[in-house]
Amino acid sequence: MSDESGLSIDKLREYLENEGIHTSYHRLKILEYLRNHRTHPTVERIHKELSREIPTLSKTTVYNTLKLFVREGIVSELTIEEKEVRYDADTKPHAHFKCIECGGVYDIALESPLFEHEMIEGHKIAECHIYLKGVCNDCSKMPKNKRS
Amino acid sequence: MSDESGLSIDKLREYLENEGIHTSYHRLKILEYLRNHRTHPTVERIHKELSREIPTLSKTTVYNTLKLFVREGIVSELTIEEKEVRYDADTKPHAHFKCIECGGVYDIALESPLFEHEMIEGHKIAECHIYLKGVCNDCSKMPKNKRS
DNA sequence: GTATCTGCAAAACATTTGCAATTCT
DNA sequence: AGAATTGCAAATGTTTTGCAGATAC
Repeated sequence: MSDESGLSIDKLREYLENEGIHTSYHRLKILEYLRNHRTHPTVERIHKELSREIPTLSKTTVYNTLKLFVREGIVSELTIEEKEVRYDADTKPHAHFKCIECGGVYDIALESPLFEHEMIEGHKIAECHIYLKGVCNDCSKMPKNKRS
Repeated sequence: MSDESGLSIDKLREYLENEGIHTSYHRLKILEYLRNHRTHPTVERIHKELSREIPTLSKTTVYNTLKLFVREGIVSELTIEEKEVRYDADTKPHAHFKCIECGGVYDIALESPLFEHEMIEGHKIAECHIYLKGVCNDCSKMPKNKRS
């Protein structure tokens, strides 16, 4: 849940430029946030958190930037949620688990032949999303008081 | 894509009553539509199609009814789409494929150990959704003209 | 100085809610 | 009558869009 585990801003800038994406302070901070907070945050959360550091950041910019990142393939969208889209800076194939108690979304490391398939029943596969739902480890233990 | 392949209205009524769900003409028609059109329709589509036969049907009732069916476990929600929720009367485990050309959503019969798992990394699994995206058989063949 | 990036305000949708009217038994 | 169902209209919440102002190279 803490900070400072990802690449430096300079490394991120280099990375974006290699991907052919113009850099800007806002874009770098949004990418940095995604890299450092692997909780699959919503636009709302990203905006709220970054606003404390960048008070002028608008939600529109968060939307624009995430859309750009998705288009460029460096971020992926999760639709495990019915209402809001969540974002994930990890584009390597893995599954996601959503806890129906606390609402958290966790990565699940998973070796599945599904991720390898290129063709199923005559359809060309480009993406594979695996969404699991249930009660997470933490919520199973404590009788659903704390947390949220 | 055609009609008349499902159960009769009387069978559906019996089915709903067995599930402990009060029946009504609207509810029966909505369930019938879902059973006969396995295209994972949105609320919009269900409402539009049924309105031709039942001009007084309101979208609110479609929402209410689908929500009821989901709560009672006889219909499941697909969030493969970013924008709209889709509904599926088939609650047996299977995967879904969405064509990024024509937008159609197809069932994929799939034997996956994922559907059997009850526990992964300490989390209790209640539901498993597998969403694939790519270009469907039909769209691969014809150079993306017709269809929609 | 021209491209791009940003952000406000308004618009566009999907979905939910409150409540009154209707229907069913 | 009494309980459940229905549907309108308004509210909500997320995402998109148009456009003007700011910023960067």
